[in-house]
Amino acid sequence: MSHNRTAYVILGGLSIQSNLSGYELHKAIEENFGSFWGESYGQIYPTLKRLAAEGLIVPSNSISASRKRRQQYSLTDAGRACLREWLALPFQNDPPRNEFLLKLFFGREAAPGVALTHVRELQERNRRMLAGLEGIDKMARANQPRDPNMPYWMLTLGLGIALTRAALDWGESALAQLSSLQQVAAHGAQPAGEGPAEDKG
Amino acid sequence: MSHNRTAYVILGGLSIQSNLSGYELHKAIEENFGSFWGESYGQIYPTLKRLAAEGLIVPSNSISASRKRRQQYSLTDAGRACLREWLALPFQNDPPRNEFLLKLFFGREAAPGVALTHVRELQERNRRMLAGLEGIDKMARANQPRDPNMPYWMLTLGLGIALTRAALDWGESALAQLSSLQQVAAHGAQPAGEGPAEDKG
DNA sequence: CGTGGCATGTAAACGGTTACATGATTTA
DNA sequence: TAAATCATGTAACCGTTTACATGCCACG
Repeated sequence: MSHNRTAYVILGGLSIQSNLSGYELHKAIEENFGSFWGESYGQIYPTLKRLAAEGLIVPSNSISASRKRRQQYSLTDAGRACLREWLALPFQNDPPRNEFLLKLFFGREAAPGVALTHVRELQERNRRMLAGLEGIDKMARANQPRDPNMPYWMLTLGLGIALTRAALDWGESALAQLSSLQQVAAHGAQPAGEGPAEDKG
Repeated sequence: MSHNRTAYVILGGLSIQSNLSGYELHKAIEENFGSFWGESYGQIYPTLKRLAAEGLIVPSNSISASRKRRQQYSLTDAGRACLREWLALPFQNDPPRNEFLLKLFFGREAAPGVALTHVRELQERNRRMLAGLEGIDKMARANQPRDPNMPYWMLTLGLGIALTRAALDWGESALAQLSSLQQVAAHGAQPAGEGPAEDKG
């Protein structure tokens, strides 16, 4: 009777909109909070079955979808209660894993241009990310101006945008620093990529 | 012959300092990049064995530690080459999972104070995080002023600090918005925690 | 009628954490 | 010599991704 977080994402999704199938949930998750959460079909479908068996959701096909061979679900009262209980619990810090930062940290071990390449790539991804988030922001303001969920959705969007902007700013200065570092290395100084690194042990 | 990222963290750690044991690696990872990476003993020890079997690292006890019943390792040339190869590969975006944002997104479903509580908690964690990062920054500048790794370490630290500051700024404004939202809810408007939410499907 | 994409589902593998077991070393 | 903590290791479990299998539906 304990649930993983996939279960709560599903309950949460169904709390916003009824009559969603696994496929639709997957799409909704990607669209609405793809920037801070992800779920795979391999998680979603079994979890739907389980939640239904536990009575937290019920199969409930809308008329429009009944012909389309897909099983939709809706939240039960028990499901809603379960979701609220979880929402009130302290959130857990997800284990930190940032491969970009890891590679940057070991940057001196690589050839001089490697770190620079990674930062450029990060900038590109973040520019795309920012454009996407700002697009969602615009859409949301236009289409659901007075949805009671809006304040919360805007706050999550706001954090995403703020963090992405901060990362982009950092990236600019990082590019400058790495460039000048490469300049120095190209002159007399020993490039990092050659020979064993010194040992501080 | 394929490696998970634990292997590369270990190779990277040993590239900076030789003669490290599993225990010391664990501590070093936590101290040096705990803010963006984590490893458990359950990963570290088996991986050490495997890397040694593959010849990427070698058992190499320093004299100072030989009495302390602990197995230390050092990087081989093959290990260093393997690390460099990986460093040059494009970094992968780690799957986004932020439970705080998830709970905030579903905030309307919870009682009015819940989101506020979560944001306050986030602020506290981020203040601690910032203090820790700034402490490391200070220490590093003082102790290893001309280590050739320094530029890279400072960059990673810089991103961490920039992101944490941005999150703290966002938090302040979020607290204000949520407070006024709660004020409104406390008056005539129907609090979110009552009755089923409307269905847009 | 056939093909491409929509939709659902499952099995296996993987990466990782947790809990546990154990012994050695230090310190009081 | 007792307690704390240092240090290594393993087995079980968990959550998740991946690859695969399958059938339906719409459209040409």
